[in-house]
Amino acid sequence: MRRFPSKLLNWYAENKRTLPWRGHRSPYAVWVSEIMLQQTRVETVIPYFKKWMKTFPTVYTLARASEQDVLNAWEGLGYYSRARNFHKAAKIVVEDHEGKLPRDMTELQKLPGIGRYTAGALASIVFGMDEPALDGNLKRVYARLFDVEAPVNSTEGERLLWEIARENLPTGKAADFNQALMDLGATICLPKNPRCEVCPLAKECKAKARNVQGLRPVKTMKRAMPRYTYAAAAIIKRINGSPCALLVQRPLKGLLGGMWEFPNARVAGDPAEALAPALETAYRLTVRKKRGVQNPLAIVKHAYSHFSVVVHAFLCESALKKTNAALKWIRLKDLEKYPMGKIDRTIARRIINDSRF
DNA sequence: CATCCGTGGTC
DNA sequence: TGACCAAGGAT
Repeated sequence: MRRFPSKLLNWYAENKRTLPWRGHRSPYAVWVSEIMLQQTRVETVIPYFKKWMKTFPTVYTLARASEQDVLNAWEGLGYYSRARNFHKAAKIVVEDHEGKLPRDMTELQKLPGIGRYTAGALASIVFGMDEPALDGNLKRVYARLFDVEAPVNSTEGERLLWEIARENLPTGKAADFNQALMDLGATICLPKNPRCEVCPLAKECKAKARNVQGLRPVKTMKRAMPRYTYAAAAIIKRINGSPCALLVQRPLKGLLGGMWEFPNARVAGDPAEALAPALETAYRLTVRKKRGVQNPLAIVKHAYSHFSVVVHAFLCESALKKTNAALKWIRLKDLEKYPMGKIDRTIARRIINDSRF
């Protein structure tokens, strides 16, 4: 078992993935990648990363950008608080650290959006410091390699795995070592159907020895996510001759915080039945939302069920105002400037291509 | 410490 | 198709 780090590093030298942020001279590029990669697949991140580096090539360009531009660049990636926190952190780095990431684990973790994992990843990859970076891949690999029976998402499992990660870190090689474990986890030590037959560490793997790879890592059960149906409306009126849609900005915190959307409301059962009159010019979508999430715009549901949305747009507007929602009439050709989640962006594109408007 | 936060892919 | 998963962090 002592020799697994060198075996892993040899494997990595031959099999590492070529990724846009690897070998990048700028620490900022690695920072961008680490934030984008939080809970997000590499294939999803790559196009966003490339575009981001053109839009915000340096920490200074990011720091002086508007929040709207930052969210626009992030649109579609999800977990939008990452973009807000990154923006805040860039401002702090520029103002308090002369535009450079601090070479210090504690200072790194003071920056919004940088936790224990990301601090370790930046410290090792950017500065070559001897720091572990325990992400989902490493948790899975180590849980198998050392046959960890404690649930990886339990306090005990977390403590144990961080300890393992630190103990096995080869001095002076943390950058390659951490990334090697990530690549191994992403290409061979897969969550399902791990490819043990081609794994360079198969001989050292305790779970493999006992044939329990499929049972590691152990995880505690999570609650299932319920499905709710929402109805969204395209409320269109002409202002100075150009068609405009009514948009609402969501509260800065919570689901899709700060993003713009079409007025919508949760509906019970079949929305076509509840909103038949309004849906003539509205679009229906099914979305997944967590239990207990309340939509502040439920009041529009009432308005929609009684009036045609186009003819009585003013009524919806006054109903929305009572909720203190930030709403705005936006020219259809300007819709793309307003950051939206995936579903509302889909609606926006459909409206723009709708010959009726 | 449990829950929340998006989206797209997989089996 | 529902459940699970993916380079976590904030609260």
